[in-house]
Amino acid sequence: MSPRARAVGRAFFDRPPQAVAEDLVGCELSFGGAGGVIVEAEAYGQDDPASHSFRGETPRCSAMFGPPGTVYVYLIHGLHWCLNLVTEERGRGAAVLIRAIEPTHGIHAMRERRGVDDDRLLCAGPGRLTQALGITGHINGMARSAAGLHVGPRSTVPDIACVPRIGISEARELPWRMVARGSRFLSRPIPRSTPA
DNA sequence: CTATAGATAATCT
DNA sequence: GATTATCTATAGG
Repeated sequence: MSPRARAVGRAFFDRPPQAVAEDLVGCELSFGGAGGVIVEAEAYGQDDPASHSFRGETPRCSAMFGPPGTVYVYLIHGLHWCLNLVTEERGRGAAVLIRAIEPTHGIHAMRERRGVDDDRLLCAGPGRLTQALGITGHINGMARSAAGLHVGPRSTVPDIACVPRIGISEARELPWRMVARGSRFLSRPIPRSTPA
């Protein structure tokens, strides 16, 4: 089996979301023949006021309570889909939000779906990423394999920074946004107050 | 470069 | 009825 065909398995996801988010940076993500390298991911925990699972299981976030590796996709602000991967079985309700990837293949299809030419804006943000890959709520609650979502291992270990999360109003101070330092494909730059 | 407003609809209280 | 894990365009430094 070639390294490229290998997939990140269930044990990888059966860990706390912070560890999974950090280790996902640098991994390959693909769906429907398009994809790239994850450069930005955020952790959402069980006892985390910013997490959809914080107030328990509801119809929307029920996928967060599935087994590690389950796909959780939800609609935000009525128009953007956000892609998450469930982690830590014992945590029940923990997940990682995929916020940005560096496009590497299927770029033409992604440009068409996004209606944008600039590769830097193709997948730089959770809503942009799902639009580029053609991901919607139709894969919510599915296992990765059933969803056709492939997560592959790193080829190199990136330099990672842990900084505060984006777009939330609770628990802003927690540094659970993991980004590849120096990447030009982030949804937003690394705050300058972050030490090397 | 940063900051802000408006769009837009499901979800939860 | 309030809130929201966003995006785009636009205005200003």
